[in-house]
Amino acid sequence: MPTAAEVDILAALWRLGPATVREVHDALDKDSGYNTTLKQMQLMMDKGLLVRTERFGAHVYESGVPMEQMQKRIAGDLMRRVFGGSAKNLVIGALGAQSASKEDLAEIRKMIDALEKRKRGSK
Amino acid sequence: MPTAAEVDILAALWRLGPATVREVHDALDKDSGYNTTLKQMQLMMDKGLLVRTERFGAHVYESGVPMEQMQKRIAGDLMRRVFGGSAKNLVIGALGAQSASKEDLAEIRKMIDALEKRKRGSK
DNA sequence: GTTGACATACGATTTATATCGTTGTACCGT
DNA sequence: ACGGTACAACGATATAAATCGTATGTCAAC
Repeated sequence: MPTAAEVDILAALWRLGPATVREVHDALDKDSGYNTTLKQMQLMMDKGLLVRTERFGAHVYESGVPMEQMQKRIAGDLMRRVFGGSAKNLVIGALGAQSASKEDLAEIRKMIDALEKRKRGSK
Repeated sequence: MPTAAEVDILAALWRLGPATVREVHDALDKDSGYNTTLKQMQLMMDKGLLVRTERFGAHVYESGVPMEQMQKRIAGDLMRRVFGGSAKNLVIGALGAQSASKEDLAEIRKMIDALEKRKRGSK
């Protein structure tokens, strides 16, 4: 499981798309230095969390893991460990922490409809 | 923000209610020793994460922070850092990681209904 | 060709966490 | 009283993460 700092870098790359260390470092609003970000990204490459390509002599990184898959892994881990394995509790926590937009609520509802329909069909 | 090991201990105490170190340690299925759990819980007490009372000469610990509040904090932090601040994405991740029970889905839907109604009313 | 700006690479240090060994102490049964 | 068991407390170590300093390389401008 990636550390907090690693997740922050991954999230930045998901937002930015392929980016240089400098771009990632600027996107992060941490008070640590450029070298720290560089080193972290190099280590993450060794772990396979990032992939690197050359472009005009500069290094361009991007996430080595699909965003959806990683998000699912993180959410699942959290749900299991903190919320007693209950999706309901996690959703309560998420919606309680910050109220979602009307559009988000509608989308969540749509997803639940789909899941319920699938459940009924399979039963 | 508590570490992963600390969250595991908090979650155990939320499940068990007030409990001794031994009970917590047994509830956790880690391969580390009793002393490790003890030490962690002592440190957590110093941080205010746990509170301790005496009972028959033994120490009884319980969570020093309300479960709902901590869960909300953790979910909110995750939502902001990993899911671009979007509750929708977090819910997608949670429901995608492990399909919820029919009852959970119904409860989540009910919660969304309430939130939407509140939103419409305040608009 | 020397300087300056910017990037990578590497090593070392700092800091935090997790882990365990040892010791002290109370309780219980014999 | 004695030995055993269980727990608490403390110190030390081990492991991992984050941070930085310094060296090296490249390229362009002067």
